[in-house]
Order: sequence, then C-alpha cells, then structure tokens
Amino acid sequence: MARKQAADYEQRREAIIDHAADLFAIKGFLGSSVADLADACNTSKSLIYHYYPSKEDILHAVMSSHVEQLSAAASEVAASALDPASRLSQLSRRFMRLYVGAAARQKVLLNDMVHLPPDRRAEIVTGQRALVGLVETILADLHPPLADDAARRKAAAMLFFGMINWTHTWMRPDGPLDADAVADMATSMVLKGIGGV
Amino acid sequence: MARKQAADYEQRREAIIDHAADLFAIKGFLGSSVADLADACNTSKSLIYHYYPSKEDILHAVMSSHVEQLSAAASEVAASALDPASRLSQLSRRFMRLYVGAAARQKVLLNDMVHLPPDRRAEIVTGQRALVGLVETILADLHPPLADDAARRKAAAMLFFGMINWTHTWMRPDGPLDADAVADMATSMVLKGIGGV
DNA sequence: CCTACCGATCGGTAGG
DNA sequence: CCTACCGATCGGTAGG
Repeated sequence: MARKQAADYEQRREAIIDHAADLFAIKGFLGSSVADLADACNTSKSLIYHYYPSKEDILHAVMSSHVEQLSAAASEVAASALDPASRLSQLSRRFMRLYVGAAARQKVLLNDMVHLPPDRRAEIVTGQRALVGLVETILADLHPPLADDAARRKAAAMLFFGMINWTHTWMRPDGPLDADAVADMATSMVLKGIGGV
Repeated sequence: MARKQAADYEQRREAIIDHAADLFAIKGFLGSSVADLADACNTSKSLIYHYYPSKEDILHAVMSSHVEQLSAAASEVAASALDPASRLSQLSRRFMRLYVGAAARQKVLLNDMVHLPPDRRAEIVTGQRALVGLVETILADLHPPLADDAARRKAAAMLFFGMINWTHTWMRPDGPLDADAVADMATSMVLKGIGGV
C-alpha cells in the first residue's frame, strides 16, 4: 500500500506561502534566500524543496492565491444587480479589505512580478486584466462617453486602480483610517471629485 | 602642477547613472550585477568603482537625481501665484512629464527603495514628504474641510499620488495618451470626478 | 527531513 | 608621486 501523504500537507504548503509573503514583502524576492524562508518556517531548506520545486514556484503561489481572492470578490460584484455607483463602492471596499488583510501578498504582487518566469507572469497578468475589464465596464456605465473611447476608459480604470493599489505604500493597519474609509474616499473621488471626500 | 581630473568626469558619472537606471528598472537592483552595469557602460567593474564607492551609492544617485527634479518642479509651482485648481493642473503635468521622460528612474524609485541603506532612504523619503505636503496644501485650498482633518488630507493627497505614480505600470510611451493627457485626467478626477474626464 | 556539499556568481579590491 | 584605469582574482554566499 502506497504511503500516505502527510495529514497536514496542505496546511504546511499554506504556511510556507504565508511566511514567504511576509519575507518577500520586507526584503524582496531576490533579497530573501530559501534558507531565510526555512528559518522563518522553523524548518530546513530541504523541507521547503519537498513542498515546492523552486523558489519561483513559491513566488507564483504567493501571487496566484492573492489574485484568486481578488477575482472571486470581483465576480460577486459583477454578478450583483446593483447600480453602477454601488458596484464601484462595493468593489472598492472588497478590494481594500483584501489589500489590508493580505498586505504582504499585495506588496509582493505589486513589487516582484518582474521575477516571475514569463509563462507564470502571463497567467497572473490574465487574472488582473479581468479585474481591469470589470472596472472599465462600471466606469462606462457611470460616464457613457467612455463607452466609445477605449483609451480613456482604460486610463480611467488604471487611475482608479492607482488610488487603491498605491495604498500599500502609506496606509498603516493602526492608522486613523481603515480599509472601508479609504475605499469610500476613492469611490467618492471617482463619483464627485475632491468635493465629495 | 597637480594633474587635472578627467575633463569628462561628470559626464561619465552621469552616464553610469543613466545606464544603471535602465538596468535596475528592467531587472531590479539585486537582479542586476555590477558586471552587468559595467557591460552596459562598455567599461570594466573597476571603472565603475572608481566613480562610485559601492553599488548602493549608485542606487542612491539614481533616485536622488530624480527626486531633485521633482522637487524643483514642485518648488516652481509652489512659488507661483496661480489659483488652487491651476496649481494642481500644473503640478500634475510637470510630474507626469518627468515620470514619462525619466521612466526608468521613476520605476527604480518606486520599486527599489527597500534596498537603500536606512540613512540614504531617510534622505529620499524627506524629499518625497515635501512633495506630499505641497499636494496636501493644494487639496485643502480646493476643499476647505480638509484643512482641519489631517488624516483625510493626507489620504486624499496619497490617492492623488496613487493615480499618477501608478502610471508607470500601464502607460506606454507610444500609447494613445501622452503625459499631459493623463495628467489632465487625474486633475479632472480630483476636481470633478469621473464626469470630468 | 537533515547535513554536507556542488557549480556559479555575487560585490568589492588587489597589484601595477 | 599623482590620477585614471585595466585584467585578474579575492572571500563569502546564493540556489539547488
């Protein structure tokens, strides 16, 4: 009879990704060694390589788990029957909560994409493009002239993502504004400009 | 008579920084070796170390030269007698032109700050904080309630910087919108929301 | 799941 | 005796 996989196989895989996210977020992918990661996990390099074939596979796992969370949130909002302004508001809040709740993964996603092998990078980029497409649709619903202007529609969506994606550089978990408060400021900026914040 | 410094000393120093910016922007600071940089400059590693004492000093020079350009542009806008909306518009355009004209330095500034030694990093951060302060002042002029709410004033300024700083991830020099067009979209988003773009 | 290693490459410095 | 610069190599450490 074939020997069973360790009962906690999936938990261990997940724990490695958690620690890798923290480490990569602080020191960068190339600035973190596999030995550093093994130490953080209180184990050996060999154990790490038992669960993942390469350091790049660990980076990919950190990123793809996070993009999947974002995609799931986006799908729920896309499937809802809310009006455009409420959809934007919901999307902002759901994204900002994930950004703050998984701050390390978010930083790694935004900083270390260049260190993924091209095929793995393409996979992540495809997931992100769907998120951009959803925001483009909402913005065109809010401001119909955008429907006929692909360049400005894309740019407007990226300006929105800039507002919320940039938060990882300045927001602190113990700061005066929480994820929802910042999400609502970004939504108001889109809907009414600075006069609405 | 003392022998003179090479006539092109400053040009050589600047050329090293130019090539370093391109290299670091593509492969990251840790992903680029001093040997790579020497190759890009068509010279030897020893020549690089003749002009800069360490790889980290090169990173600092890439960043500080760029922050100085941004600070100079900000100072001119701050000294102008324009109304708040025009000041924001001017600042957006001047910054976006620098971001696009020095795209490699901008990427390095945003991605590799973590690899600067703490004292060098503090110096760069101080320069950036002055830029944020200027934007906070303009936004409070545009929307007076912000004058009494430091947290939201800071957050609003960072949402604005998010819009323009994030452009390095999606704007292409040969794309349909140039630096001024994107700057004006960001300005309109602040002044009037999506209805103004 | 560990210790013991490898081929290669790193940032930085030697003599001349 | 200086500065400018080269070819070669240092001691350590990386991912695997």
